[in-house]
Amino acid sequence: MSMINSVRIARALSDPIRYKILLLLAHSEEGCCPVSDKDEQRTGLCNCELVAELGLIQSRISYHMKELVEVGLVVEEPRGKWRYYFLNTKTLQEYITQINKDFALDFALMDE
Amino acid sequence: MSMINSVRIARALSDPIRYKILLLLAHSEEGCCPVSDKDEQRTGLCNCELVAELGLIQSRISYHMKELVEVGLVVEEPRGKWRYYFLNTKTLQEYITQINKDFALDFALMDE
DNA sequence: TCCTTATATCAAATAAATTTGATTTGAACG
DNA sequence: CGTTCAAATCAAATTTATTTGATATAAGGA
Repeated sequence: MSMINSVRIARALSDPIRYKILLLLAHSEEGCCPVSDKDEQRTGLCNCELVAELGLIQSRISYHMKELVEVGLVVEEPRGKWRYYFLNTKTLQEYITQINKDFALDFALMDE
Repeated sequence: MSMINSVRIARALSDPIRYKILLLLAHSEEGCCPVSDKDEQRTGLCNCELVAELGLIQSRISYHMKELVEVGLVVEEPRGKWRYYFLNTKTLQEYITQINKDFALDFALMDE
């Protein structure tokens, strides 16, 4: 990940609503809509839950989800009528790794 | 560091000019202006070097430096006529630690 | 003190991001 | 097909951030 990418991720993280959405995705338990087997390990939410949880109008959430998807922090998966969103921790890891390198911090990724 | 702080740091990092300033501070060698002994270990730059390096007008750099100082990413130290800026890696470390916790990543700070 | 130089601050202009409400698209299902 | 519901898109309004040039402040040295 380049500096350009780090700046883009930082921008995505710099809005409190988006940060909160990511937190919700990260800490979601089983959601309202059925999740298929292969996704058991991922943490995700149906859009309808985000609308309920955040109490914002639909188009506003849609705007922020698009921002998050565009920078790769969130992966979306249409399931019939609904749309599921998953946190993409890989992008966050790359972001942290880049900052770590850029500023000579001393973080290391455990295991892997 | 709370979510609110993480968002503020992310905002500060989300501008390419500010990110570049932080990179310059992180990788500065001995600068144009004398650095006192007690600061040998810190990496810093005189403002005049930033102006030269970035090729931007003074008030613009001043604006961005203020943003960086306000969120604690940069510490400033007036030395006579000049002003020195130092990267505050502690704030970056706290930021990364917070993201690490918030999103259950697996980074750890080596030593310390 | 007066002059020079470094930096901050200010107001105005511009640009970018966000919010809103309305409309469209697209899938499921009768 | 036509209806329903989820979500995207759009244009307009609003808010926030950035940039600029001008001026003010503040320190150092003649």
